Amino acid sequence: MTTIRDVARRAGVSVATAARALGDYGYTSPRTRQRVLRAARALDYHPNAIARSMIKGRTQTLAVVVSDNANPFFASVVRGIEDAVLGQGYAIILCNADEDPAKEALYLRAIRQKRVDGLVISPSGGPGGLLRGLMASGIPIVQVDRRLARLPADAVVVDNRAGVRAAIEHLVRLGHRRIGLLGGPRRLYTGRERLQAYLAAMREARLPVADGWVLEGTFKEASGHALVGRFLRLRRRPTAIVVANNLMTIGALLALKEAGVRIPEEMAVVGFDDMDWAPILTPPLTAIAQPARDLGAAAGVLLLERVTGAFAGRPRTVVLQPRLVVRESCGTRAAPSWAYTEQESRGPTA
Amino acid sequence: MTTIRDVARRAGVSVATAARALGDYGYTSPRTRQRVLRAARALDYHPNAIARSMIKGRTQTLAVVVSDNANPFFASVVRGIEDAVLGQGYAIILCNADEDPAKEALYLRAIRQKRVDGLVISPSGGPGGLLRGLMASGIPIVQVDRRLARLPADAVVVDNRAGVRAAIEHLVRLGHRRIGLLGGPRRLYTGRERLQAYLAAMREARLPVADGWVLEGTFKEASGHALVGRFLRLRRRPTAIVVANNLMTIGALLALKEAGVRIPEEMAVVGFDDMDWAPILTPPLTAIAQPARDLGAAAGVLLLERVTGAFAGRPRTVVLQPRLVVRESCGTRAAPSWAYTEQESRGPTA
DNA sequence: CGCCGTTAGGAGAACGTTATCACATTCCCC
DNA sequence: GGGGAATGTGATAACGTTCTCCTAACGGCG
Repeated sequence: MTTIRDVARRAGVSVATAARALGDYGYTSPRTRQRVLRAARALDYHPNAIARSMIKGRTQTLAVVVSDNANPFFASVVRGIEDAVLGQGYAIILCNADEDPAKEALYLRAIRQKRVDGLVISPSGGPGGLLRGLMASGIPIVQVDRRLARLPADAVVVDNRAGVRAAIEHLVRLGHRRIGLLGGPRRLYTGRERLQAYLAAMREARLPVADGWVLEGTFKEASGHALVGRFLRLRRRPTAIVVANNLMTIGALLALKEAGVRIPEEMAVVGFDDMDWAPILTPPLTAIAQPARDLGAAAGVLLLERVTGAFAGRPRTVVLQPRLVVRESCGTRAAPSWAYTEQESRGPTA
Repeated sequence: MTTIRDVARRAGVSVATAARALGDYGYTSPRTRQRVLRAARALDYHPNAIARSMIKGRTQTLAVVVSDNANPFFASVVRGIEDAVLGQGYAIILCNADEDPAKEALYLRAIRQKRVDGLVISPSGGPGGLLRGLMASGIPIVQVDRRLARLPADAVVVDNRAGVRAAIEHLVRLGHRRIGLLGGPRRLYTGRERLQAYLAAMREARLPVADGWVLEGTFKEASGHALVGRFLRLRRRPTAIVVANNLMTIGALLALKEAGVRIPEEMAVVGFDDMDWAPILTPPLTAIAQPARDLGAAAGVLLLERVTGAFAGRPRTVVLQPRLVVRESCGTRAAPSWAYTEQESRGPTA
């Protein structure tokens, strides 16, 4: 590997001069500058970023920790982060923690040793001791999608409450009163948040939540697939379900299809997180669209402000609004007749 | 940031001794070892990987260049790579080149400066001069999904020919004789490969390829959406189309839905690349499943062998087999009657 | 008692860059 | 023509590790 020393030698100058010419600082006469540049080109010189990091104390590298990059939601978030930081010359180290504290810890240790300039993380839960340690060591952290209870770091999240509320209001407007939730792990921020939003929205709508209408899944496809059966076996089964994330929605829809349950006639479905393929389903899926890419981009911007020192105040929280994309999986706008054929504890006018 | 120097001081030993104790090499008495370890813990010492890289000439970091991590196929590939290398202690720098040579070049330059230990790339095309430069500088490269014509580097690809052939044979078996291709950019390896496979398979099946039956898209959803119209406006339109990647399949299906074209009665569809959501479509989508994650994992393994020096022979090529997942978007197994109502140039027995 | 092998630990060079300081020139102005 | 600023360049010290040499103490053995 050719070093600046080789370049200097070939240009007939000292290392210091070569560095000035290449680094574009200090005095250099145009003539020597040219000579150095020519030599560098001739030798195909590429400065060693490791050595530079050593000296500058900055690596121009950011780390991103998500649970799984193969989940389209996180893939988009990562993409958004990258878009935001590429222009400023930062590269991204991608870490998939799989909601596994051990794996997350492993990655955080590596991240710390690599002296990354900053970190965007969608924390899996846990006490966050390692994150606190990272912060103490001076590495700025931005949380995305999820946040830890008492971690004094910036955060970019989506307004889960508003999203779930919009979905439930939509269902209610269409005449649904028996609405179930296929939720996520309570261990995770998004799982908890969406569950509480569901409970609050149901309360607001003065709708009862019967036993078995709230299920706790794993945010994975298999769990959506497995749990739908429980809804179907219920004596008083919900006429509509809200599924708390994209993967579980796939599983749930598959299970409903296998069971021959018609959507929305026998079961209305609204998914959290809109996907490319939502419109091509039959019926097209009504979904709570999360601005995943913007989420990432915002996180990237906040992080950059910290990294460059442009901002050094107290932790900030950015809340992005989701958007209910109404398609056809909850029924037509007019309230379906069947919704009123059964006696509910409260009539429509109550 | 605490350094090994601080640890040594606190333990009352020299830097050399501290290094031996922490690095687990050379002689150290159990007692001093304990003292050093305790000091390191007390000071929350995390070795500086930058400095270590400097000395060792290895960064324990790999780079991955794909066109777009937000495309589920590449997201899975990346995931596969990560799975393969995490165990060996390597981190991954993710680069989205967007098929943009300038962006790719930008990243390759950064990668080179960062002295990454190896590179997995899904090359966008172009002359590959930069890649050759990287190789010349001693960085092992593995190509994945796509490959450059004359680049002497390992490659892991899918058997595109076999995949397309299986799809077309399947269609033929179901009675289709007018089969179109919604292809990808000829500029890209996969685009070319799948086009040629289509042509070869049609020739083998002794089926004609009429004007307008072969379209060149961009591998993006919008292009699938836009181009389907061309098929539909054709006087002699195909009864079946093969769509050359996942994103274009979504666009195509959406356009067909909007146009009210029934699948498979009016148009059979088989997509390249199976997706999670393929089974929940109506009808469920028949697709050529690519082992995306395995593709990545294999690339990771090959790269690791190069990086560690376990293998140093001539460039290898791993070809993974795709699998046709038959669902219902091409019609039932029994040849549909309508397929024979029109006169073809060649009868079924010819 | 001297020699040698073993055990333990320290000094210091190296990795490749950046950046500070010092040292020359040259030039200008009073 | 001399002092001082402006201009150009070189020497060299960092940055934090790793690792090769050295040195020293000690015990065993001839």
